[in-house]
Amino acid sequence: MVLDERKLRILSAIIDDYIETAAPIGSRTITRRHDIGVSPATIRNEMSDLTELGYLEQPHVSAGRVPSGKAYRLYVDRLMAAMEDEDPTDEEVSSYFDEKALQMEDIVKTAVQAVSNLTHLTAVAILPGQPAMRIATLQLVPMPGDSALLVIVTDSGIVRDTVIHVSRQLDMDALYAISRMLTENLAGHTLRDVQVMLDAYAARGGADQRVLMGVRDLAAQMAKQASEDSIAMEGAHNILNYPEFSDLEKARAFLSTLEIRDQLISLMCAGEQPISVRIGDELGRPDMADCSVVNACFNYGGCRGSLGVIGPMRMPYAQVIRTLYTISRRMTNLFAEVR
Amino acid sequence: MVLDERKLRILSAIIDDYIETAAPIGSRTITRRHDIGVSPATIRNEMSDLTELGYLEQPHVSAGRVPSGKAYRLYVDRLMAAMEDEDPTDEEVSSYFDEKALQMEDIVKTAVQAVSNLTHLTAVAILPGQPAMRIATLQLVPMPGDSALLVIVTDSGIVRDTVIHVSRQLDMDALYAISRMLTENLAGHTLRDVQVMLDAYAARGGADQRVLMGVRDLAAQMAKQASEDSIAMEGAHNILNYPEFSDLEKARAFLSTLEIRDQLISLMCAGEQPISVRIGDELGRPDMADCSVVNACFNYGGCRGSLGVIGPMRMPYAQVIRTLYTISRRMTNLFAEVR
DNA sequence: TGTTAGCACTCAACGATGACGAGTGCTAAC
DNA sequence: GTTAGCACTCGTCATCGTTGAGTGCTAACA
Repeated sequence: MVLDERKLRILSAIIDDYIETAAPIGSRTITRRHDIGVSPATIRNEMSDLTELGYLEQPHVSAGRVPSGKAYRLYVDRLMAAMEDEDPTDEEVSSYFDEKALQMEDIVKTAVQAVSNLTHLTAVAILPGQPAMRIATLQLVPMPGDSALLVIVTDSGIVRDTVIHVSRQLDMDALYAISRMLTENLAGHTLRDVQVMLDAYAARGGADQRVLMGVRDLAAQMAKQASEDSIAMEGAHNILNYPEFSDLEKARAFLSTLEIRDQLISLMCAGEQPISVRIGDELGRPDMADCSVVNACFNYGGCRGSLGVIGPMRMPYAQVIRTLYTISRRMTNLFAEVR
Repeated sequence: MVLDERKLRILSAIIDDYIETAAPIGSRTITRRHDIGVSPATIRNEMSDLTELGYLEQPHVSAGRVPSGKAYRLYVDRLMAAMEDEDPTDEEVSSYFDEKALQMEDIVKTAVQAVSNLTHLTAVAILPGQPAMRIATLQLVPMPGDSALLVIVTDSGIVRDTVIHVSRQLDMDALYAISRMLTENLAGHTLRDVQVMLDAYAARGGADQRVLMGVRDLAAQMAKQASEDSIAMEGAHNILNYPEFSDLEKARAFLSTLEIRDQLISLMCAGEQPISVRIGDELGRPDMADCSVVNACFNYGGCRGSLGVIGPMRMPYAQVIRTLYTISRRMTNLFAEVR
C-alpha cells in the first residue's frame, strides 16, 4: 500500500481540520469541509488505509480519526519543503523590536515575548553558557554612600554590575584611576584567571582590598552565571487554553517540567539546523509524548542560542515555524549590530 | 446572641480544620479532632448560632460548614494580636539571602522567590514609581566595536544601562572625560530635566551628538520606567495546587488577572501598616471575592514597597504573615545597608 | 437552663441504565 | 474503483435510585 496523491490530500485535510478544531475528524466532516470529490464511504476506505499505515489513530472505534506523530512529521516535512521557496515577510514582528540599542538580554526577552504573543504558545530561549568569556572593560561608578557600582563588560558584550563597598574618600576620579589600572591589568583574561590574579594582588597588599574583593566576587559570580545556560521563558500558562491540557493534572505536570531547569534545557536545546521540529515521541521523553517542540537558532557573538516554543502536538506548525524563523533571523541581525 | 468563649473555640477549630482539609466541616468531625468537651449535638447548636451570626456558611444543607470571610477576619485579627508578643525567628529565610551585596532589583526578586517557596502561594512585590528621581552619576564604559555602555546611577541607587553607538576614536579616557563633564552638568537634575538640557546642548552642537542622544534616550526610558510601578512575581501557577482552583476556568481567570498590570497593582498595593490582610470581599473585587491578599511593606530609599501573596481565602494566615513579616523586615535592613 | 440522644429529613456524590448520535466497517450494487 | 446502505460500536448525556454525611428538631435528662 502506498501513499498516493489522494491519500495525501485526505491526510492533509484531516491534519488541518484537527489542528483547528482539536476534535477527531470523521469521513463526512471531510467531504463537507473539503472538496476531495469522492463520497464519505471512499474517504472511509482511504482513512482505513491511512490508519493501517500509521498516519491516523482512532481514540475509539466510533470516533473520528486523529493524526499520529508520524502524520505530523510528514506534514511538517512537506511544509518545510514548501517554505523554502517562500520569502517570509516580517509580519507584525517589527512592532516588538522598535526600541533602539537594546542590550543582549533585553533582545532575548523581547523575542521570547513576541513569540509567545504571536503563537499563543509557551516560548523559551536558551543561551548556552560561555565558560571562557574574557574581560573587556571594568569600571567603577560612584554610588550614593560609601559604595560604588562595579561594571564588568566582557568581550562578547555581556554586561554585569554589582554594588560594592569602597572607602569613603574615593571620588569619581579616584575610582576611574582604579578602573583604568584594573582594566589594563585584567583585560583579555578570562573570568577564572581574574579571580586568581586578584587574589595574588590582594595578598601583596596596597590597593583597596574591598575593591579587589568586590571585583573578584563579581568575576566569580559572572563566571558561574556565564558557564551556565541562561533561560528566558514566556507564556507558560498559555497551555491552559488548549483542550489537550484541560485535564488539570496534565497541565500541572507540564508546568512542573518547565520549572525544572535541566529538563527544560534538555527539551529546548536546538540542533544545528536553522529550524528544528521535534514531534511527540521524537522528543524522547515519555512524559512529553503528546507535545512538540519547534526550535530556531540564532547567533550571538560566536555562539548559537536557541529560540523555540513548546506546546501540544497539535500546533499550527506553519505559523509557528514562520514566526520563529523571522524572529530568530531578526535576533541574529540585532546581535551583529550590537557588536 | 453573643460570641462566647466556647463559640470562639469551635469557630477556631472549624477554621483550622478547613484551612487544612479544604472540605466542609461537620459537627462530628470537630468532636473527633478537637477536645471541646461537648457532644456533636451541642456543637450543632453552636454551629447553627455561628451560621446565624454570619461566621459560617453552608454550601448546602447536608454538608458541613465553611468559614465565611467574616470568620477569617476575626481569626486573623486574633492571630495578629497574639503575634504582637511573639518574637519572630528568621526560620529558613536566611538561606535565600546569603549572597552579598545584591542590587535592589535582585533583593526584591530574591524576596519574592523566597515568599513563594515558603508559602506555596503566588508572591508579588510592587515598587511604586519614583517620578522625581535625580541623576547621581553617569558613566560611559567602552564596549567592543564602536559602541559604549552608558550607565546612569540615580540618587536612590537605581542603576540602568544601555548600549549606544559612539565614534570609533573614543577610547576609555575620552569616554571618561565625557562622563565627567556630563556628570558635572547633569548630576542633581531630574531625569525629565536632563532630557531638556541635553536637547539644548545638542542644538548648540559640539559634543558627540550620538552620545548626547544616547544619554537623552536612556534618561527618557528611565524616567518612563521609574515613574511606573515595577512588579516582581513568582509562583503564579502554585494556585493550580489548590482545590478551590480545580475548576480550570477559575484558574485561568485568576492567572489572567495577574497578567494585567494595572489590576495586579491595584490588588497588591499595600496600606500603611506593616502587615495588611484583606479577605474576600474586602478586596472590593467581585472576581476575587474568594481570594485573600496579605501584604507587608518595606522601606527602600525614602519609599515604601509592598511584598505580598495572593491566594485562596483559605490560606495558612499565621504562616503567611510570619513569613512576610520576616522577609520584609529583612529587605528593609538590606536596603538600609546598600545605601 | 443547658446538654444530649434519637430520628426524620436533605442533598451531593456515585453508579447503573437507556436513548442518542457520530462514526465506522462491511457488503453488494453500480 | 466508487458508492449507498446498513448493522454495529461506543462515548455522551440525562434519568433515576442508592448511599452516606450532615443537619435541625424534639423530647428527655441533669
